[in-house]
Amino acid sequence: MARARLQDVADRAEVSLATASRVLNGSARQPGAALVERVRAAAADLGYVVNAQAQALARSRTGLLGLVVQDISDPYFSTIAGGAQSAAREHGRMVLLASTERDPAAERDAVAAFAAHRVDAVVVAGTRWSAAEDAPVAEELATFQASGGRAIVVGQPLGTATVIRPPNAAGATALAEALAGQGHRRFVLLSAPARVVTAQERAGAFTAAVAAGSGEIVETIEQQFSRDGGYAAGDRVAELARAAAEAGEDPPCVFAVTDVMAIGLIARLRELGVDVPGQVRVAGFDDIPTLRDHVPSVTTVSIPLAEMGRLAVAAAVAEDGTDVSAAVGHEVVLRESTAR
Amino acid sequence: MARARLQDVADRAEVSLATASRVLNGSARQPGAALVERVRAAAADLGYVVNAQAQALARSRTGLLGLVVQDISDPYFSTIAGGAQSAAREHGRMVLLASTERDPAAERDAVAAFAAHRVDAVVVAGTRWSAAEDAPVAEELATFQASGGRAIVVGQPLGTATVIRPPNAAGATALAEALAGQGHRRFVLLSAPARVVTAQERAGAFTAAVAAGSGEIVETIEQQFSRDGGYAAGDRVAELARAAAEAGEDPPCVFAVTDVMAIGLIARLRELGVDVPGQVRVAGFDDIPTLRDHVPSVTTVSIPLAEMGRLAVAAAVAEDGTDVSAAVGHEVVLRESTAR
DNA sequence: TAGTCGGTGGAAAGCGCATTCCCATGCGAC
DNA sequence: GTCGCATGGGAATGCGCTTTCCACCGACTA
Repeated sequence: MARARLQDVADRAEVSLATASRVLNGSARQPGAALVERVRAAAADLGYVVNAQAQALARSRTGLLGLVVQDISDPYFSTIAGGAQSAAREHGRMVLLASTERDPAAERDAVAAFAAHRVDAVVVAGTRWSAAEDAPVAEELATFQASGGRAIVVGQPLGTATVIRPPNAAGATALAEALAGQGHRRFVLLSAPARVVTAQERAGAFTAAVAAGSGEIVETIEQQFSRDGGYAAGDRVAELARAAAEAGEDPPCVFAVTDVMAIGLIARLRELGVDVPGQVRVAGFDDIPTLRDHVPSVTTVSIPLAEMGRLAVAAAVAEDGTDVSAAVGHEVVLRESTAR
Repeated sequence: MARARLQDVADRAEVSLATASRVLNGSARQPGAALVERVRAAAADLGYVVNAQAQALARSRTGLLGLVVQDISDPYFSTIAGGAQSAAREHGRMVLLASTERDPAAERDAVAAFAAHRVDAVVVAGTRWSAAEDAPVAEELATFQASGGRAIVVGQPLGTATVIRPPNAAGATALAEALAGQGHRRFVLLSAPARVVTAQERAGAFTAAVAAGSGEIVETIEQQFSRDGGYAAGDRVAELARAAAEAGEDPPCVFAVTDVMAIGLIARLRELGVDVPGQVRVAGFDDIPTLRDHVPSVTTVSIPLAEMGRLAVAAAVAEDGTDVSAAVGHEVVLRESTAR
């Protein structure tokens, strides 16, 4: 059965194409009640389904939103996507999704594909990389904007895109202060490669705040920005713990720049028989849902991921001129893993 | 800057629209090398980006895939989505995403919206509900299929859609056998409301296998299909554990029909001071990543979620006639939570 | 009663591209 | 030297819809 076209509906209702269009698709001009009724009935009889592609072509806007995330199966991004999705639904928009597996080149391709599909706006979520790696996406995004598209970034600035900024610096600072308030003085920084900007922001702010609070970063460990990276750091952290114990010092407090690293680290420490928080304290960042039921429960900085997704969509659909560079909050959540 | 159209490219290359089209979009008929070169150059100069909407209209196929999941922020679905996304990328397809917040009516709307966007195929992932609740989606899907669309379901059958079936029955049976093999005899079934078909399939097969193995289901608890549902069951399970201890019986073994319920249950038991696996044993289903680092680690049935997403997309893009009702495997993973 | 104006319905011109014909050209075969 | 055929390029049509522009009609004012 071929799909009914608007023309078929118009024929059946014995009106013109124009009238049928006005009735069926939120036009400002509504025909008389009798016609409206006839058209509605005809559409229902025929099981008419509007062709969004044709509509898009005629209107030259699609109502589509492009969302590119670095890994949709990662809770960080799926939570953002959830918020974005729900906001999009409220605004009556559909979202095109791309997951790049953390490959900057794939980010570029995704933006290009979205541009081809004439999305009204694209949201790029995830940490930025080095300037060199970011260049291709930035350029693609600039082209997209130049031809009338709107660009939003959830993370760090990229070209002239609107930015929804995770409170990395503020959160890390607050965490450092909270930990200092608990009496921690000797910290280990578990960070990620320099190209991961998010990790650098958190590590940098944490370091500064520790110094300001007369604490000390006794060592910095660099590992992959993942659970396995945290796991890999376990042996070194265990050594540090032992050294501290022998020197009669307080157990060190590790700040892992993301929760998953903290979890991997704790897993390894458990295998090594190092108690958390008895012999080492651990704090993370993000407050992924898992943390709540983790044993020991893990101190972290909670950031409103879903809300950030919503904000991004709000910025994407905003009327021109409305700049929605909203500030997003954070909250330090002290749990067992840093208890003294 | 207005976007360049194919016509602009043709003008600049001094060829006809037809020739430009043939060069730029994989047509079977390729013009002579000289023209190809000229057109390519012109396109590059103008920064030409094909308009996928117009292409879709002219070709009357979009190359779009619709994916509807019940909650994109749930690891179960985001893992499926990850697999689907990666497969779609390999096949050069874009995916339109909808997350329904577990509302059957929203599932219907999502399918309708996808139909309007003329997606080539739609994949509906997630448990089916009661026949009455499923009816609207089923009908919408049937309409979609009648007009040439392809429908794939990840879960249980829905109309005549191709089905990718999670091995709920086989997995639950295997789990029951494995637990019996460990010597467990007295089971508590922690299930969900009858409308959640996935829960019923797992509970039913588990019950049958327990009976076949001369074990016994001493009690069935019905709660929400979520972490909080598991949490809510904690008090009753604690009572059962105490009763068993007083009667000098083996600690009961709880089968929670999904991992998140198992985790919620264990959280509540911990609060109540009931040891797992000392006083109660707990097993789940799905093998969400979290389980690995949970304390105690949780016995479960591992199913290849990402693979299921890939299969769904494979079925969606398959040439007509190729029926890809692939069987998906499962693996029982015995961990600490059921140790004797 | 004539003149105007707001409102209503329809005709038609695109939106950007794929694709079907159709024509011109050049080559080999007879 | 002519005919036939293959090949390459272009004109034109249509995909399904929106929207401007026009014509028309009835009501209201002077």
